[in-house]
Amino acid sequence: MATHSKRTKIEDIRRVELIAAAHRVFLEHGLHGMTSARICREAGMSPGILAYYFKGKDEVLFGMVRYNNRLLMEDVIARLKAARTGWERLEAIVEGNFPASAFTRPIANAWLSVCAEAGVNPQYARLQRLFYRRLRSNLASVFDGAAAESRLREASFIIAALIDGLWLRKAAADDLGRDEAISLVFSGISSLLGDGEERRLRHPAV
Amino acid sequence: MATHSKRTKIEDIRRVELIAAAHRVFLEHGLHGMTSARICREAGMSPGILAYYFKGKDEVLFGMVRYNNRLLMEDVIARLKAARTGWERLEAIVEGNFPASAFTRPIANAWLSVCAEAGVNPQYARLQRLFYRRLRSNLASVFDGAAAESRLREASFIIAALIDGLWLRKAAADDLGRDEAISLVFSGISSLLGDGEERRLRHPAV
DNA sequence: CAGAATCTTGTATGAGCATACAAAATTCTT
DNA sequence: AAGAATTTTGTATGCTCATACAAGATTCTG
Repeated sequence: MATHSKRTKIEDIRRVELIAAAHRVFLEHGLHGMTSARICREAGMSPGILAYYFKGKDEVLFGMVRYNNRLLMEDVIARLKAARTGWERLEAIVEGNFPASAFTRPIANAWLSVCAEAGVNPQYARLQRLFYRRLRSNLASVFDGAAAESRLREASFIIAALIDGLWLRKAAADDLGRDEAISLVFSGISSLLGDGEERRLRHPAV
Repeated sequence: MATHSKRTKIEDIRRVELIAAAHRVFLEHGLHGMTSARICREAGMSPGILAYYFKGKDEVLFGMVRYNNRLLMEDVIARLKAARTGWERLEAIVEGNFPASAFTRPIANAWLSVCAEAGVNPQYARLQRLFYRRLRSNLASVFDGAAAESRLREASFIIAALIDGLWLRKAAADDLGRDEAISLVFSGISSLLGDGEERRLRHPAV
């Protein structure tokens, strides 16, 4: 029908606006403080609007998490494409996990609240697992050319856990900055890899 | 007055029973699922009893967190006393952070839910910070004799973050066991410390 | 044992929230 | 512009939960 394209357009606009608003509320107040009313207020709309464009709050929520993950991943993927050496790919992954000006206590807390919810809600757990699998396989693919097979799983496990732990620490104590966190991760990587392995990564052969 | 000793006794008993029940509920359902009604049911009492023995739910909650931390710390402290070499002290700290048969997905989730809450509630944040300071200073005191001054802060930072990250991973993916986690931490420690440093730790001179 | 003190129960109240929905406002169609 | 389709609003409903409290049960005291 003729009206179809128009209707779809408005609907898509509103959905995106609401999800973006939800994202802002989420980053500021965490999952728990992300109420329907607040989302609508943040979007400058009336409280009832959510029910019109979404089946329920969960739909907004999952949309928001996907939105968030997409934002994070875009950066990593772009940098991975541009990388010429294994080391550069490593930098892309590690720094992508500490997005500039997003390594903040409120954001760390927000992320943490999702992890906590994932323990209860299987839907969240699924999203979370997807995200982790990607990080891990990215790391593994970089180490692949450089490290001994036996260390591969171990090293990417440790680095992935280290990254998470630093975020957690950011949330709990807020006593380290982004650059410091990144340099700690590289410090860990350098220790885990032998000198030869690290040298191989710096070689421009992907 | 004459009745004082008796009243105090019952009151103490009930408070402990309720806090222990709260702890059990907490480990099973996380912070969010720890409702007043569930705590009382778990303790085999009526729903109204909480208000009689506690000023509010928060009091039960903080009592429960303290109870939990005490349980964890007792084990670590006992093992630290018995340790003869620096390496043994390290083992006490690391293994104390993965209590036997407590490295479980529900428990990891429960712990995570406290971390998330600490981001919102300053009271929790205080308890959390206390706990972290202790872990960190324990680690630092072990490394103290063995590692170069410049690496000391860095290494204890990394190991503390690694431990947290492994718990987080347990909550998110549940794809590693207690022994595996511990061996990953030691693997990280070995990499971070030079051979000489590690050898010094194994020497029985505390 | 009677009466008082203490303990325990079950329920009532009210706050905060997601969701449903009727009615108002806007936009589209002809 | 009139009427239809849609979008938006504000509010009502019902749920879960913490907390308050009246009334009942138990234990203590003399």
